[in-house]
Amino acid sequence: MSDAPASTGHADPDRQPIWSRPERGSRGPAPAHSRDAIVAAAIALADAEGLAAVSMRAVAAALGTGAGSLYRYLTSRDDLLDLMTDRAVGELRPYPQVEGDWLETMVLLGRRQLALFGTHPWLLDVIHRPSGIGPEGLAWFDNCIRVLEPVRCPVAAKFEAIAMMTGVVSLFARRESAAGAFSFAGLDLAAHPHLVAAFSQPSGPAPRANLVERTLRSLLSGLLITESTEVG
Amino acid sequence: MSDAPASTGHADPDRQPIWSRPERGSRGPAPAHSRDAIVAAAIALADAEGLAAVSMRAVAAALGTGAGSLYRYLTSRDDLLDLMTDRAVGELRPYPQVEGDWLETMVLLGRRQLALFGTHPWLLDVIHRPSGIGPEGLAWFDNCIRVLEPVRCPVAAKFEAIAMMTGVVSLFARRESAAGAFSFAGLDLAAHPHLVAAFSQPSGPAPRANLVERTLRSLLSGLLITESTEVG
DNA sequence: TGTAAACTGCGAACGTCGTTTGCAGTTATT
DNA sequence: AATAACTGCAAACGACGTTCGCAGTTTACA
Repeated sequence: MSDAPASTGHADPDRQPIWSRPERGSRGPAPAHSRDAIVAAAIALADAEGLAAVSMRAVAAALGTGAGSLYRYLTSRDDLLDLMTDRAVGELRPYPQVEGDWLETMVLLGRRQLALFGTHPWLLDVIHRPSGIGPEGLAWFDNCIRVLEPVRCPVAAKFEAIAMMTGVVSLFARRESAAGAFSFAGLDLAAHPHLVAAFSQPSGPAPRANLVERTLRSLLSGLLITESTEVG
Repeated sequence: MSDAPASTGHADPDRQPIWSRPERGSRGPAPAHSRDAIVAAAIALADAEGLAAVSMRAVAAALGTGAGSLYRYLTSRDDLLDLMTDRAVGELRPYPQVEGDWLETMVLLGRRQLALFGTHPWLLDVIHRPSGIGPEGLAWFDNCIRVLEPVRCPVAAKFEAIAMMTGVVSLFARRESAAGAFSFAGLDLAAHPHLVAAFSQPSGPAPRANLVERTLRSLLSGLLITESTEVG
């Protein structure tokens, strides 16, 4: 035992973000696992049983080890969630070539995002945490900025528009995964005349497709085009 | 002890929603607390220290009792969250009178929602759970349908539009409460030329106000007006 | 080559959480 | 008076994220 050990081998409060931390040092035996294997196991669990099933114990069990062992590779569960998110965002590659209108390209990117939320529904529970962006997220962001290059407006507006696009896509994704979940059980529906009147009205045509596209188009053009004409 | 007790006094798996459950039975001593007092204490805690601070133990301590005692009034923490949400939604009253354009009234309702998210930021963490709507939520919904009465489109489209409005407002609210939180720490920014080019560009005018209003206007008119002309 | 430092895995524990349980006491019904 | 339905509460349960200590392994350097 040493009097003043430089490191206990465990987490200290202020560490660099995981993106710049090396996977392992230069000494000691080869690790039995890898960040990638852990993240893959966690994503498989989340895809199959939801984010709540991604406990340190469950992920560790999927790799045949104990929960505490994972902390040789990660500093916290949040780290794991960040890694999962960035890896999923990486599935947005390859980015489509820019051809024709930038708006159409952005809408295409939005549809890609929507599809990603479909294959990894747990992303909806994870993206709202305040957390540093990862390298794949940064690359996606860079790509969006590239697509928006011909648009003449402040950078801040482009940032806002990209964030809002992601947000709106997440709203649509949530609607699809929830699928009209909310019920009126136990409530006095009759006390709300406008609601019952609306329900008794002929339902009209079914909600059309391409709603996401149209929404994104009007949102992005509203945020980016009419931008330069008015200054508050 | 009875052989076949009709009720243990505790939660059974399939219960009616809390909205239709009476606060107390007709026998036994008067309860020391009330649903309202519990919900008020929980909201005070959430307003002050965030939703994570709303643990059963903390709420109980604020009322001078133990965690287990709360289960005489609620069946679960989710119940408490539902009650908190509905009570907060009740603060949207009184609803503004409908005067003039329905679109302007809806935008006004959206601004009210945004303000509510400002006074109760924890609502952002709570609204995404799949959960039954409460009486105040139902009343707010009814009011929106009333405002949208002059709009001639299927009811489902109105429902979608209201949900999307709430969602977009929540996105704006989240942006305001997060305040540009995401950092590029530990990432190789230089490897993304479009980003650095965008940053080196003159920043232009600051993002204007009334962005929420303009977004809501284009969103709602896009979802409700151009609706009837095209059917997918 | 020997030794110390830096690493490895792992089992056991800590504190917190939501929730359940058992029990003693209180009130309304019959 | 007796019974059934309620009340509050302390203690416990199981699961969670995380920490700790220890024994063993590999590398760097004298």
